[in-house]
Amino acid sequence: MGRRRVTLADVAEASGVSATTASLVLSGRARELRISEEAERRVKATANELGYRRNTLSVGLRTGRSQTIGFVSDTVASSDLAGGMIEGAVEAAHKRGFLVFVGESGGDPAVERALVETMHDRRVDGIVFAAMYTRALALPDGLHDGPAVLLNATPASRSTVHSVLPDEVGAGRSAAQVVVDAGHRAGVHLIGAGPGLEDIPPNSTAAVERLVGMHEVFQAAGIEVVSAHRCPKWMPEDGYTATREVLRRHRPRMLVCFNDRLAFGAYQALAEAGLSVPDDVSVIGFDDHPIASWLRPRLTTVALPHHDLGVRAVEVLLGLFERRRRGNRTPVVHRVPMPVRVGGSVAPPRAGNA
Amino acid sequence: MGRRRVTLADVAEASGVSATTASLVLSGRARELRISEEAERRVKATANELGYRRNTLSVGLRTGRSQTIGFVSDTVASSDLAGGMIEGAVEAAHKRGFLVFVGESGGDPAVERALVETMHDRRVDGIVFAAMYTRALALPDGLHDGPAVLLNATPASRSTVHSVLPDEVGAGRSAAQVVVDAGHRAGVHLIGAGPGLEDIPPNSTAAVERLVGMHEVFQAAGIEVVSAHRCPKWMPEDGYTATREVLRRHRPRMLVCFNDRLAFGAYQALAEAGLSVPDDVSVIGFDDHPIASWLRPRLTTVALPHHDLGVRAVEVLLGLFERRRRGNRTPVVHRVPMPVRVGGSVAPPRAGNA
DNA sequence: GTCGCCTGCTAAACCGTGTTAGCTTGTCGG
DNA sequence: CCGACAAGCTAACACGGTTTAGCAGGCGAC
Repeated sequence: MGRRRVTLADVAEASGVSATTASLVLSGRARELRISEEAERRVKATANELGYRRNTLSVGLRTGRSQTIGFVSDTVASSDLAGGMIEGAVEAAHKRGFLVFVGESGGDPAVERALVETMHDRRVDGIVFAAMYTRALALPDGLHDGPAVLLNATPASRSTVHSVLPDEVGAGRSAAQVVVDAGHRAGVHLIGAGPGLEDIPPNSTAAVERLVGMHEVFQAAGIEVVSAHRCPKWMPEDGYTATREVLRRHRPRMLVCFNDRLAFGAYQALAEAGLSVPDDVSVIGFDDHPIASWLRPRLTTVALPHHDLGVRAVEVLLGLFERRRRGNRTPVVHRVPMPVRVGGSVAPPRAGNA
Repeated sequence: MGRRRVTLADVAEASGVSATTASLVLSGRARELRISEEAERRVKATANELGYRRNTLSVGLRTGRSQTIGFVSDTVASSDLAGGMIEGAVEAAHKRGFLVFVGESGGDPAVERALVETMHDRRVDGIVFAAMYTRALALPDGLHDGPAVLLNATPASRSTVHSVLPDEVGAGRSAAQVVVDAGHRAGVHLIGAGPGLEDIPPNSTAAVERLVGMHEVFQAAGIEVVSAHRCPKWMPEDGYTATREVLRRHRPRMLVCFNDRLAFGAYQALAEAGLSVPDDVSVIGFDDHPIASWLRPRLTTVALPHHDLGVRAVEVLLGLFERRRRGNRTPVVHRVPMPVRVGGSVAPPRAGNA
């Protein structure tokens, strides 16, 4: 502890060459700039021996590239499900030799701006700007000072920033297809949103898109949704209440819940009513929240691929570094597929009492 | 976009002073080094006007301090509950002008070492080394090259590193006290660990310490635990199985579950058996996992203060920077209290059938 | 008058690397 | 014998700040 770190000059001196030569060798440009194999070998050996490590700060100062990216979110880290996005981003970055600054704004625009600025002060090569749940975001000034990618969000106003989003329409289709494939044609109810595209929680693009996908498939199969319940929040409590509401008036066969927490609430209401999943009522959810695998029976759900989203965002961002200058001015929306996780909560309707 | 950033030299020139003077003013050392108020005012004004921002890289290169800390964990970000630690750390750091590098090792020692090294390459001022669940960790070489704090972990071998841990013994006491205060004296069962201090999942210091605290209070109150079930993993499935086991042989009044997921499993088993919480059986858990507030009735639990743990770790680390040199060689263990979150799952035992 | 001290400021070195321009030496053609 | 050229290397500067040493001028004391 405390001993001065080995510097490039130390390596150069110890191997009897100039700092220039050592630099060229250690940044892999020896061949290209005609350094003898003998010298190259010697430099590498001493560097290794002395335990030399490049000072990334000084490299960054000189080259303008810091091998660092920023990850700014409203409240991803704390959320119980979206942490996977950070993990994916950090992992993908590390794989390419990048380190990630993580910042949380709590949704405060002033903090957002401060984070973006202080990251640029540290010369991050780019920034991933993420939202906990999919929605339209106002982009802070300063985000455009460097490469940036939106994760789980779209720009509120016109912008040239690329974005990475879950394929919610496809998810809606997938969920509906599970319902159709199980043979359900009647007794289908929606918990969380619908029936119209405007009956959604505020700003929830996910709700709209899932509805669009579902309608598409239901219509093709000739299925008419019996009832739909918009819930202002998508928590277990809301799913519980909405399901009780359904049970008061109907005899449902299939509940499509707009997320797994709603489905959890539905399970509770169904259990209270003495109904069995999936024998009496089938249930499907969205997100693949941890809770889905803890329910009995395991909930069938369409997964939000948080890890993949994080990975993808970083890959798009790193791709931007290389494609820079080639005036790529049109914003691209990258959709990450949402896979179905099959549990035991969906069964064919019981014969005779549909 | 694309315009060169404003540099210190620009500010100096525009305000008609030397770079030295500008530097002194902008780093707040003007008074101490006798710069006239007039000059100070002028420099500050032009800096503001030009939108000057310090290049943190170059400051770091010169001073050796980067206003940056590293957060290395096995798998905190992805875990569904411990993300709060990152959030707390990031927040506390930001409040003091620090940014946080987040790295995840997945438990791989090689990755751990690589992360610590690459963070030191970027001249982090210190590192928080965190574990998802409390346990003894082997510290990677290189961690001692700078200030470091262990979070949610203790060093496996002798070390001078400070650590920040939840007060698990106190949590055990608190849980037991809730039981005692509710009036329970009989029919108490443990789900997850015990009865002996060796009947625990591998490496789970949390289990041991919670047991110690509980025993202490139970003994003082003259309570004897009827049965205890060690579960290798603490997942809902395990809680479900263990509770069914209990119900086969006993008529429990109070289930103390070693975490909330076990308690969730217990709820499922109790519901299946037609028993009501808390009228027939009281339940208490640990962690304050999101699931606790979704259960019906809400689970009473002793919270793992993830956010506070993250905050505390960073505060201890930052404190180290100042206390440096004053040979503080003895490792300190900081305990963060675990508060009780009262739900509706604990009630006095029903008269007559104890 | 001169010595020392204080005020207000600056020139220059420095942090550790990347990069440009150019130097030496040897070979070869004419 | 001279010039052109290639191979192999290096001196010096740049990046954007901080820090050390010291300078010019005014002022009071002796």
